[in-house]
Amino acid sequence: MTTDIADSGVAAEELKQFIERIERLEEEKAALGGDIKEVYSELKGRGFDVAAVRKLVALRKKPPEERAEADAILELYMQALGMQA
Amino acid sequence: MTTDIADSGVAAEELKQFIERIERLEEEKAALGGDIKEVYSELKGRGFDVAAVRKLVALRKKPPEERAEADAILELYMQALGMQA
Amino acid sequence: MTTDIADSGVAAEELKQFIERIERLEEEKAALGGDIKEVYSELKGRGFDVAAVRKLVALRKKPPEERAEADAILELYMQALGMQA
Amino acid sequence: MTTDIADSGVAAEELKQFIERIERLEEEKAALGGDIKEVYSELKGRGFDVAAVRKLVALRKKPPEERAEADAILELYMQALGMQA
DNA sequence: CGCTTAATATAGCCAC
DNA sequence: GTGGCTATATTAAGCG
Repeated sequence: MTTDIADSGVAAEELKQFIERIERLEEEKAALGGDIKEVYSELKGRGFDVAAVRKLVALRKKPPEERAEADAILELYMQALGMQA
Repeated sequence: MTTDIADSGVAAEELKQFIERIERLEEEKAALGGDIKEVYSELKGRGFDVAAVRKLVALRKKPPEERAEADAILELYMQALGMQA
Repeated sequence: MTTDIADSGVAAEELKQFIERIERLEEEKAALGGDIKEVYSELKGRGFDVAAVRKLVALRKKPPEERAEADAILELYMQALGMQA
Repeated sequence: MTTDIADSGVAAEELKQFIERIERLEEEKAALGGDIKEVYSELKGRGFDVAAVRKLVALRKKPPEERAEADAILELYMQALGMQA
């Protein structure tokens, strides 16, 4: 493979194609990241709490049962330590 | 704002809209992440070194001049420490 | 400064000192990271839920009032979206 | 285990011990992080390029042979793409 | 399948 | 005070 690169340039072309595909995809991905950031900025401007919304979005990614169970364990541990739940 | 949520549900609707926009954008972003991963998997199957390609892609993100300057300082320091450049 | 490195080696020695200080500190820091990992491993072996303990430790870093307020906002938002709190 | 917590408080005490160990270790770890930051601040004040020194420290973490090999592959790929090495 | 390592999300920090 | 950057913590993937 590596010798192909030095020899004929065939693999070099293949590598170039791969990299261009990656770069195009990453560009689109970064653009979406920018869009998301904009939405947060906008909702912040509308008076919402950004950190809370982030947490909310994260919570919604997990099935409710899992979340409930994790919460239950956490509260149990907090009680064991005498922290207010 | 927060009282609006409790009172009328108007802000609740607005919040819902924001969150749905975010979730849709994140979905698309995750899909692109998957596509990128596939490309790496494919080029790996073709015999390329994934770590090297990742580094290469990262390098290409920075303008060549910057990279050259940063490298120059780094090499200077490396020489000062007696490391092979 | 940079010319000093090339010229006299004085700054080179200074740079070397700085780097050695950093590396020594990072070594100690990494060792503590390993110790922490061991504790988690140990408590896992004793039947505790690692994720929950991590969350608990993180929670304890923040003052209780802050935590309560953040929770209040989050629950408010969840109610606005009709999610079970 | 979890029933022990509710029942007798024995596991609660054990959990408390674990958490205190973790918190003590994290405190020391954070202190070292602060020390490292100070060193960077100091070398910056002495005219060194912080980003370059960070990169240098990172480089030194990897064995020279590995670094050389990785560089070789990277340069091969860069040549294949017609980038200046 | 656990475990180590890399990718991502988050939070703190600094400079502007 | 805000936006970018660094560092950390969490999460997912790949590997043995």
